[in-house]
Amino acid sequence: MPSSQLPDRTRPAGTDVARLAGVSQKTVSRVMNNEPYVREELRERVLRAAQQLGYRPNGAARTLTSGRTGRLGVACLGAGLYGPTSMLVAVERSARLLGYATCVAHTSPEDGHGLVGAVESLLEQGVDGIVLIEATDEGPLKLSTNVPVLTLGRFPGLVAARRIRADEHSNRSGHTATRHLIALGHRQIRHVAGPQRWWAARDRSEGWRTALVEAALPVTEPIEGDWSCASGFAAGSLLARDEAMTAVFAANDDMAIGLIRALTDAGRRVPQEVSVVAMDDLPASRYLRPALTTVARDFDAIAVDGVAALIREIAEPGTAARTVAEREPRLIVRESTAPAPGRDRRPQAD
Amino acid sequence: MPSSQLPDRTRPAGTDVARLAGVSQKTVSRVMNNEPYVREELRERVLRAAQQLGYRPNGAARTLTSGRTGRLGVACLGAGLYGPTSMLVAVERSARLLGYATCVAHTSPEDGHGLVGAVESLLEQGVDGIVLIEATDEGPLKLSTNVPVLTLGRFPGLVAARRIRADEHSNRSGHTATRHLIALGHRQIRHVAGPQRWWAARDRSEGWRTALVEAALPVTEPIEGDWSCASGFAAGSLLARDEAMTAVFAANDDMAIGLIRALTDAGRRVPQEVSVVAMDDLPASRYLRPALTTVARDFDAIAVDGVAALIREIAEPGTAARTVAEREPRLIVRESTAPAPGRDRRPQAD
DNA sequence: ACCGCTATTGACTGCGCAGTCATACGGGTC
DNA sequence: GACCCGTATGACTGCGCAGTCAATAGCGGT
Repeated sequence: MPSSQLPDRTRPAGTDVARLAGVSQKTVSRVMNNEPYVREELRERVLRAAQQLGYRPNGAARTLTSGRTGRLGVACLGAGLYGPTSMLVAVERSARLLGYATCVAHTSPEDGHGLVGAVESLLEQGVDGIVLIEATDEGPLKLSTNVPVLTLGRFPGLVAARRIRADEHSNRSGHTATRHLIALGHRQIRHVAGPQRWWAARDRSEGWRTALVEAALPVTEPIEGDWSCASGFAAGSLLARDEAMTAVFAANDDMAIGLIRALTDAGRRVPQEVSVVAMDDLPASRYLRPALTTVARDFDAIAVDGVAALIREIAEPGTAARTVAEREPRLIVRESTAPAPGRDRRPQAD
Repeated sequence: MPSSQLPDRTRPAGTDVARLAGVSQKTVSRVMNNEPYVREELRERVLRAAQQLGYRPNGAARTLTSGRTGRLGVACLGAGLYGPTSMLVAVERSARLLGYATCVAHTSPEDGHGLVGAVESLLEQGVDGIVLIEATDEGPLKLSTNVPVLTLGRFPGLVAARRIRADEHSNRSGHTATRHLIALGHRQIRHVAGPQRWWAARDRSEGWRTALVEAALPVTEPIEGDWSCASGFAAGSLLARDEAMTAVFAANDDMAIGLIRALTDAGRRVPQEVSVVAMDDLPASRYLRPALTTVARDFDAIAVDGVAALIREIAEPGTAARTVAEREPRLIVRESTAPAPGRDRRPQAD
């Protein structure tokens, strides 16, 4: 009885419990897995023995025989950014409620650790399914695994044997945001873009561009930021000198915050002289001054639907929908946008 | 040769590679683990065969024999909050750079899934070490495992066999923030607290209270929020009616943002009439208007030191320091604090 | 020729579990 | 009484790897 002295000195195994309970290891296994065909009396005896020894089934062994790990792997770009992080949290919660644990691998192109590397390390750890959150353009990407993959957001160029798509509406967001500005009468609408390596950033830029073209408005060169407030501030310092411009679509709220600070520092009032619309709806956005007009995604709903489909695909291959959770992004109008100041060239018309 | 047709139909095993390369499974194992005593020629032959079959070592089997998983488990409270999330990201990165994968289990007392449950699920998954980020008061807490545990932040009442502590300075932060207000001449200093179930919140409140007592200033009842902007806004709506008060310490930046909005909505200017200091240093905080004076923690340094110690403890039990990364929190003075408006009762003195 | 050593390789084994199958029992059916 | 069936239990096995140890080869020194 090696484990009767120190609980967990070397973790007790099923056979230890079996011995203590006077049953076979297989019966212990049955009890731990809630299988039928165990007398109530034995079941209780086993549970008591397990409790006494501090027995915890060994996941590795279980995985080895059953082939299932009970784990989802999440590869997530953008360590710390609001969107990816919110999605990650929502995914973890959804998975946990469905009985799955979550392994995270942040990709960081700076560390030379791209999506492939992240996925590779997850597969090596062993996961039953993979969730991909956000992607940069790393060229065509073939995942050589039969593990089902859930992609949250667009992943052009990704090839995977068993793939489920969710939330591919990212280009609508930029379109929605920009149309709001157009509807307010703005004609000179600039764009502070996210890093164009990111598909999400490109899609938002594309939405902006499309909306302008549809409205026959001039398309100017976007200013590319890196999602950070600081880059938004830098962009704002440049944009403040564009006298004709009366509105800006920033690719996320953080950049909008920096942008607005720079604009107002330069004496251009928001929204009276310049309207700003962004994306993300940070928890803080509605409490800022001015409160941000922004486009929100419903991370929770997307994660819940996506993970549910992924886990269904794991449990019963081939039965899950290939595309889920195509939610429309939602425009939230607050204080940072206002009707365009007069249609003439001078933005000071207010 | 079951796996030669479809790569990964049933994942190829080491024996498949061995057969293809004309060596023993053990040699494949040696190659995959970079062990010595393999001729260069064979090594290459094995690698080529592995490549060809798409071979990936099976983590579960490796864990079963070696007893090590290469995985760290992180139990993290406060899904989505800036502090815990930043810490989580930093931990994951540190772990990855040291060759460890990361499993996350968010605890959510609302879901009835406390710290114990989170740790339990991590242990069942199998992890080599556990990282605890933030805690609520769940009473005395005994972790019955010999897996080493790294705690980031204070965890009173936690008992674990092998524990490493990092970043237990949380009470200094509130003290530092409050002393800044005192130094500016403020006498009536209110406090918007975090939820007192959280130790971090209690510690910040304690720091505030201590600083006031040391300066012989009146200690009023804190207003308890829940870390959210909304709760800060609610607190601000109340505090705006306190004419005597000239400064507020908010337990985090988010609440400060809501607080300031409410104060200024009520006509009390920040910082001219009311100074606000908070904690976290959100990326956005320095671009707000007013930019927030706040106290920052160095998540990265704490995570790097903590995880390094944890992994050292895993590799060579007993050799790691029991306490690391005791960094002093850093006060960052910006625009939301100013000298107290005249010492008389009327705050409009500016 | 022999020893002692290092370098190289493979056979064998066991980790802890769940799948498979055999066994045993009690109660109905023909 | 032979048979079948549902229930209940355990013996045995293999998952894929790394640890152990034996076997072999080569080399320099005695």
